[in-house]
Amino acid sequence: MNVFTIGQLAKKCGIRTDTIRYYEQLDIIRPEDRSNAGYRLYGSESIRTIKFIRRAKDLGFTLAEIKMLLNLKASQTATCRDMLELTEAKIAEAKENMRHLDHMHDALEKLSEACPGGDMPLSECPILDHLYPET
Amino acid sequence: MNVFTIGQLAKKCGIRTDTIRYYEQLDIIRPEDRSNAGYRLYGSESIRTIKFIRRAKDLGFTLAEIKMLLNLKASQTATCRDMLELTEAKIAEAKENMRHLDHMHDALEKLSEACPGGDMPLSECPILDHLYPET
DNA sequence: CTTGACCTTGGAGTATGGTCATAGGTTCAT
DNA sequence: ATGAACCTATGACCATACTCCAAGGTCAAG
Repeated sequence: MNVFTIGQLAKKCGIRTDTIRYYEQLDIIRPEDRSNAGYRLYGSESIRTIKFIRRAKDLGFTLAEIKMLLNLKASQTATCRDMLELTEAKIAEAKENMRHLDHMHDALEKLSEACPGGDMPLSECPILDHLYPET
Repeated sequence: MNVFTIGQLAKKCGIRTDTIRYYEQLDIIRPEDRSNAGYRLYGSESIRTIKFIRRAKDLGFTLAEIKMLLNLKASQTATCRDMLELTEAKIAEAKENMRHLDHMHDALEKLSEACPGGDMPLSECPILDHLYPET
């Protein structure tokens, strides 16, 4: 069994057929062949490609970036440096996002520590007062 | 000068008129009055509301949540506890997002450390091999 | 030979937070 | 009184990553 329809590929990979067709639309993956009736036909290489897409997505790569990664992989001239550069760019992006989240988190923690909670009316709530100061 | 048009309010707050109308569409803010010609008219309370929206957004609240915060504020019966609960939920959300980002970051760092970079062909790249393993 | 489960294409809808376009009315300075 | 700069409403469009729908063709089992 080394040739599957889109439904079988989807099941093997734990995604939906719609998603595979969507990836095809973005030119990220192509069926390896078509049946006489026009059905998309895939082999084990397609499973690997889908799994690659999922792993890369888990690492934070967008589908546009994943398309670039697959183009790199297909290229004869690409080097480790290219791959490393994209990886480092993604690391920088993750760091930046973490900094941002960390600022938000700190600010929220400070507000929550300042707030006594309980049945005090909102008019005396330090959180609200910080966000919506009097005067 | 205590009554402004939408353009003046937008300028004072550093956002676009379209954005204010969009907030109005979401029922987050309403003009305080209308001129004879139908122009939206705002006062200083609207400036405070817009600034509140911006601050809350910076803390990671969505517009839907901001709408709830403003409803809380307008309510006679809301207490500090309500505000604190929403704040703590947002803190939990930020923590969760940070955990997620941190996993991604760690995985990317490990990959980038394993990769020598340079002119090695991609076929030997440990990053690619991890994402798209042979066999 | 029919039924149900699959497949095809194309296009529309989802969520989020805006942004832009159209066609027209208003206000203000010169 | 006329042109620039503003305002109105409505609806379409942007990115991202799907998800769903309609109308129809295909395939295997009973």
